[in-house]
Amino acid sequence: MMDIELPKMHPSQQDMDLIDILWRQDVDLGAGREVFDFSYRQKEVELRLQREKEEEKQQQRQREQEKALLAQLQLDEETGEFVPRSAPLTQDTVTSAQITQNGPFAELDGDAMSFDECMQLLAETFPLDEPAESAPPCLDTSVPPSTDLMMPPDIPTCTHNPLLPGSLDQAWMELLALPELQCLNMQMQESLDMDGFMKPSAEAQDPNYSQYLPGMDHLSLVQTEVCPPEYINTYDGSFNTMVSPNLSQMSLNVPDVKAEFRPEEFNEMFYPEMEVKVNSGPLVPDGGNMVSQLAEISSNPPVNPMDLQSFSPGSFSSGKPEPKAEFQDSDSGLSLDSSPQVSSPGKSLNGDGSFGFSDSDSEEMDDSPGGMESDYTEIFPLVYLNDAAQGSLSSKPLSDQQEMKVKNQKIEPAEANGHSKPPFTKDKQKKRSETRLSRDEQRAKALQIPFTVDKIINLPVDDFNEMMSKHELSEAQLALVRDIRRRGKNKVAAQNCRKRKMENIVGLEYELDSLKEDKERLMKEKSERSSSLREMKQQLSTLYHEVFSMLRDEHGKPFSPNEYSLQHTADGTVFLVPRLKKILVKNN
DNA sequence: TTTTGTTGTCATTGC
DNA sequence: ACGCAATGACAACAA
Repeated sequence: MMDIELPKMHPSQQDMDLIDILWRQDVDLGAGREVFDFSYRQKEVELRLQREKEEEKQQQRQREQEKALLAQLQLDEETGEFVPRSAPLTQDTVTSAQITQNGPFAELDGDAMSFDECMQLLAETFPLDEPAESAPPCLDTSVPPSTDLMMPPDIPTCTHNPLLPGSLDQAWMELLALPELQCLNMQMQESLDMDGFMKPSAEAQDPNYSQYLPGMDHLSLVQTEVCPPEYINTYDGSFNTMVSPNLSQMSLNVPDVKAEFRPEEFNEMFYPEMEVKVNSGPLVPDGGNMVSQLAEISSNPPVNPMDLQSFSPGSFSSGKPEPKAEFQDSDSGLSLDSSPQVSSPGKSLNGDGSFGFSDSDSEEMDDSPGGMESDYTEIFPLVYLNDAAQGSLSSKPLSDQQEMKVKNQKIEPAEANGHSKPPFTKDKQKKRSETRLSRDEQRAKALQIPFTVDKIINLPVDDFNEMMSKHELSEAQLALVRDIRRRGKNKVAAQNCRKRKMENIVGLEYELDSLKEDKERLMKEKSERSSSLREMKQQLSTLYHEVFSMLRDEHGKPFSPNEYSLQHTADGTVFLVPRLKKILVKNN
């Protein structure tokens, strides 16, 4: 559809490049390619392919050598075994990444250490808390210099001139605002979902997420445009792993690119398909696992639930000074409201079960049954709305906010059609429980209850009462705390009850099977006994007749079986008994 | 659209 | 009397 309309709208070279990008997105959708200059690009694609293959091989060898070296080093340091360092798995990948990076860039990259430190810091701090705040500034400060240094000057296609042409920025915003182009975002969203990158991190939900993009743009350009294939390969599996929670999400983000848009770079950026594949391919396993690990970590019980709330969009707009201060310096978020990550805060939130206010959640809360909670459920929506309103006024005109809302609402239903469902299927149950938990979290925060839900539920009575006595709580707060405790305990009780019930069912089924086996065995035994009895009777009868036929009277004649019978006593003695009595009795 | 399984919640009961 | 666990019943939701 776009390949028909857009060429008429953008006659200039610059705009043709824009179209090129858009068209390239359409290629994945099956749009015709012959509309544009095909042959020229095809040549470059082939050249790039060749060059990349060679360099990839070279890089591969180099990495293997370095890995072997690394393994040796770790073998020497430890007790003869390969023992991961004290930090978790991510740390391991970071260290290998550091070595991998430092090898080829040792001479070029003067800032390599700061970059590595930052990466390490990112890997260490991001899974624990405040991913939205800690990671991006880190990248902002350190990555751009190193990426500039990493740029090989001898490759003309990789000249990196960070320009920010406002007109093009504007053009991007307008283009992406077009309803027809929403499919772009959706496609990007889809591709990211398929790669497992839709694991919602906090910044992905952040409506003001755009603030981080100036820093990210460097990285996304490094991966998609600036960096030649050998450097891409260098980062393959290491760089991406290190920064995957944040950076990998953005590496393919179209709106990211706009910040440093240059017409001559656009071809390089989107035109070589293999570069994108080089980035996105290896990302899938590493980034996906990484992100899922992070998601797990972020939803682990040890993490303070009240702290987790601060990641939610609701809390971003709750008037806290820190996020606000950061948000205010980035009005570019307007263009990003159509970006994939930002497009569906509610969906993504529920995806990993992190906490936050989403439309669905708030509706859910309004629907929450039970008259006992009415006292605070009536209060909560007001608080929530106030918070949201405060946040929305923080840095943008109201109209922009409304526009953003409209766009988000546009995109969300399309997502709800199931595009992003498969990655979350295995987390569904977890998601639900955490969503439910988050409701109490949200209520608790809405009423500003100074305890964590975890404490409210799990504290012993005495400690709980002591904790409650230390704070002056209103009636609504008390009611909410009691309900949270009651619900939490009852939830656990119900889970235990069901578990027991299932165990009972399993036990009864086992018992039933056992009894059936017993019955079968006994029936078989009975049949055998019966058969044996029949056989013994038969033998006895045969023996009887045999013995009887051998008996003779004083005349040498055999006894008539009608007149005599054989009877035996308990001691084994056998008597020949005449049947006369019986005959007499009969006659009588 | 209906069915089925899962989960959270409420009401009740008994300890 | 109070707290709590256990459990049946119901509703919401997802597959």
